[in-house]
Amino acid sequence: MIRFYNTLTKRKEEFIPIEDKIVKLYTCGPTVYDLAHIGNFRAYVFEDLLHRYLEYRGYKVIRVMNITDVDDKTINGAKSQGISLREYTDRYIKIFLEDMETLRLKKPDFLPRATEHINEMVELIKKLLEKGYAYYKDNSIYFSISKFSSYGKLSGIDLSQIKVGARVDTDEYEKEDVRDFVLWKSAKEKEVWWETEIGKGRPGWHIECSAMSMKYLGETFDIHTGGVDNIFPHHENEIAQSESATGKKFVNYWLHCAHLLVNGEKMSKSKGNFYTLRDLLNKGYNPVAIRYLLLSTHYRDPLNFTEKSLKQAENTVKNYNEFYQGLNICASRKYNPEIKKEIEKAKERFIKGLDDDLNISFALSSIFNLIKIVNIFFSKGEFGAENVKEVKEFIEEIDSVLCIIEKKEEFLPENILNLIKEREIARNKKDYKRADEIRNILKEKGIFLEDTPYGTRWKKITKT
RNA sequence: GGCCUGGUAGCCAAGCGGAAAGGCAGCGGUCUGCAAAACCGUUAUUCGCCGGUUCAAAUCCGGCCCAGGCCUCCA
Repeated sequence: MIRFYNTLTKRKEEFIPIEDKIVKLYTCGPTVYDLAHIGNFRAYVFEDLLHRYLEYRGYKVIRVMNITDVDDKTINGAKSQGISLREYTDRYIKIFLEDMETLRLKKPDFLPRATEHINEMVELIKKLLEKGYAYYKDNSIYFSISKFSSYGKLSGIDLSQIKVGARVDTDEYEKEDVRDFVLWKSAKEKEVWWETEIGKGRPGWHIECSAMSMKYLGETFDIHTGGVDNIFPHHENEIAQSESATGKKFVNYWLHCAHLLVNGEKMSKSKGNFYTLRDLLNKGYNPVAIRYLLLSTHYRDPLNFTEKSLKQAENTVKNYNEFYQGLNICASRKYNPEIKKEIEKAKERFIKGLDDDLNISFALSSIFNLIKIVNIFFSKGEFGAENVKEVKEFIEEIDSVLCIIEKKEEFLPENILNLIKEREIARNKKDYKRADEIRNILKEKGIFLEDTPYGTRWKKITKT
């Protein structure tokens, strides 16, 4: 039984999808005005874990990730560079997709761009106007939150507590109630706008997610995710406009991931303490270690990112891969049935952990325990050829979720194998000079040899 | 000011009422031609602080301190 902490109900709940074995998942994506930083990627890695784990548990996942390609930041960015909005956002979308691949993030089934769904948004706004939830003011259209009685149910915000006027209202548009939010912004000079049935203008921020999620997933769907900072106002507003338009519940489970801190502080440009993925790659860090680091802390806990912890993650990933790469030697002719039992136990705990609101730490500990047990059996000479295979298969199976192993060619070419044999003979003759020579030759080729009491084991290592 | 998280070894991090998981790093040892790996032992008598409830609390309750988030840009 999978359980998730649902922001809507503020407790862990059993996950039951609307349709058996199918999960409709909407994950808030990037605003493509700049490079995403690792704080953003923390959210995307969390969403990737969710996506992959649901598939591992046998669900067919239909996932949407929106791309916000029209808002103040993208418009200003394009303007300042003197290029079209499309040209500007295309560039950052391309980079984003490359970064996703670098972090081994599974591609969502749909990556809809806001600018390609203006019609859907217009239809939705029309419906809100017809039903009286929205109103015009100076050619812009606003959502009237006083018409939606359960406004605040997601964030738990108490509207009477909002300090009206405490902040400088930077919105240049007039609205009836300062707490209302804009659905459609009237066209301004030198800005992008669309000629539509509801007027000349461009969409507000929240409407795209409602329009696109409902287009691809239906009026009610299973899971919606994002960072905690999206709870209010973004997701609160999505609920208000979607449920007002359809009269149906919008989303069953809301999952939000906590923020990433850098050296214990919030990331900010003024402090200069934020990293993009590319910053870290340029410093020589292994992208898989970045993935592992972002993955290995529970998504609802704040994650304090430091280069020290990234180095630790690199070591963990390296050790883990060396264990996996070394699975090519057996210590016994006999099959050891205990290993199969240990694998089953590890698998059970892996699932138990992740079923419980994606408790990754618990799940990972089961894997590391298994590794230790396998090593013990190996050193006791109780690890047969079939055992090698079953351990390897298990590590590969769970890697559909974790994605941290380096899959390399399983076999070595004939000439390499012959060299290893030659070295064995040399060692038996105590010709250590030749033996070390061969080990060095192979090391140059990225093949690392380890002598064990049961023969020589090889590992394909990534040169650093 | 209101609301919400988190504070567990050198670092990261589970556990959330009944003998302190796991990872990284360090130290000592075993094995080894040398490497490397692995294994064993060791590193928190104690879980931010102070009270309370209980036979029993890191876990529940109250107060306090610290860090972070949200309160219409934000993953």
